[in-house]
Amino acid sequence: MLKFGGSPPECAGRRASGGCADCPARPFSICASVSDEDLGRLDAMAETIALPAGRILFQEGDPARHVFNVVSGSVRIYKLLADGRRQVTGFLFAGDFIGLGAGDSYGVSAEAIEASSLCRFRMGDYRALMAERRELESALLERAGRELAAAQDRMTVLGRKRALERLASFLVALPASDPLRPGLPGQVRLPMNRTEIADYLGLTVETVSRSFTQLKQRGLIRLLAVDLVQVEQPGRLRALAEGRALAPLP
Amino acid sequence: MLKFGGSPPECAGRRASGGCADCPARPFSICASVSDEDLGRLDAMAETIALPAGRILFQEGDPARHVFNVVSGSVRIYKLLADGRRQVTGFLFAGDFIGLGAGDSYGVSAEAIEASSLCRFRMGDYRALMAERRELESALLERAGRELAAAQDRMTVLGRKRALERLASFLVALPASDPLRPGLPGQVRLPMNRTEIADYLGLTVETVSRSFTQLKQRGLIRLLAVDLVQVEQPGRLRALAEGRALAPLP
DNA sequence: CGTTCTCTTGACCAGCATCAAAATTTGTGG
DNA sequence: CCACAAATTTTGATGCTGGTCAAGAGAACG
Repeated sequence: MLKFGGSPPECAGRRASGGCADCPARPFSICASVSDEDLGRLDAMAETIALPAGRILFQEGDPARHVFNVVSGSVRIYKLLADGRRQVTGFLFAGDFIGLGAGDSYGVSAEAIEASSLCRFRMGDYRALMAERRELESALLERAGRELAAAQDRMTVLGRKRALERLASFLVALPASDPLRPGLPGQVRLPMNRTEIADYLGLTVETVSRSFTQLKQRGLIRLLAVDLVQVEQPGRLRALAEGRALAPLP
Repeated sequence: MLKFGGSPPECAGRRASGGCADCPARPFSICASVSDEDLGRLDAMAETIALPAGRILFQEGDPARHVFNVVSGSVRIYKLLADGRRQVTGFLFAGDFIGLGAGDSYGVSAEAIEASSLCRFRMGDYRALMAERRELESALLERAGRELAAAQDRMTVLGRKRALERLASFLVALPASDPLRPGLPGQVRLPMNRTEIADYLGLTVETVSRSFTQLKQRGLIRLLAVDLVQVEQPGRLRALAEGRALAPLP
């Protein structure tokens, strides 16, 4: 499952480049709320870390010592049951914040999907900064609100939609979450593999694969590569995602 | 489904009793963060409304003109698919805040389960108050974090647990969410009916009913009434909820 | 006390999981 | 660049969990 065990050393430290001022993810992150002149404050605390694909960032139950911002790449967060069943609760991309729900310990595990870089803050610094810069707290609250709304959509997908509708929902929603790499219009990049999609949608790999095949047969999508989808009929795909369609093949 | 259509007039207006100072839900709500001397500020904006069972508070897509605090009773929030499939995304009790994820319009519908009273703030007042009393914003952010963590648990329930485990999870988690009415230890009060539980757990009424029967047959619970559960074996119930058990009947 | 709603139980069925294997892609070393 | 090995994806056959349809048992209400 892990592409690279747990071995390669973590490449962490101060940024070589200009820091927060020219962070590509800033416009999409909570840091966008910090004015240019206050950016030094952030820079002083931020620490950039680079993760290879498959690297575990932290695990459910670990003491929550840091919060993170995704700068580039993609991260998945998930929960495990005792017997290994896994629920991926989110895919995170550039600009996303990690650590919102955490109290003393993390409530989920986090792992890099592909080579990624993140910005890390010590929990104490983070709290102090929040107490000082209230625009940050507002930005975080707004983000939390959006995530809560998204979580309710996810519950509806997991609780009430059929396999085909789940995959359609996923393909419709995914592009909006990866602001740095929108790709060509109508194309959806899939950095995660089928197993991860399955664990995100509450299905098995086989069912996800069969659902991809069905979407192709219905002419709604085309697979340009195993990790690149061309959406052929956005309207019909969206209808499927919203539960407004489910007729047999013509 | 609706116990009382939409007819009886909404009983809204200033509180007859003392206001925020002696609000029974305050210790459990974000208002707990407001100091006693600042309470007048809250009082000036708050409007108490009483809802009969089944009354719809707002519907998904309605312009978000208010936020609410539940004072007593219970409320469900839910989303509907085009063909009527319903996902109940939360049951709310005294102290719970409604309106966190809302932007311009509500992302879910909200409806009273039983006769309930709520505290209502105009969206503008709410924003103004938040800008002024930052401890409120912090309290809200903390609450949002807890809700986000709960949402991830819900996703795991909906995506990866079997019917019996879902019901066990529900019975284990429910008491903690209703602070004003903890009931006797080991007892769980169920203000909502089987259909609502089903729509909360992503199941059908029949499956929920069969799962109750199974929990009884296994000796994990006893039904004192249709809406009152006696937990007989908390440990085994919790094990089931966490996916650490699923053996056939002895 | 009958009417109506809710809950429970039973019989049957379908969607998705499971088990198994083939096809395709990715990675590695010559 | 090619050949081989390993991993991922797809496809197929079969079975089980939970959904659907139907009817009976309890509660709630007038």
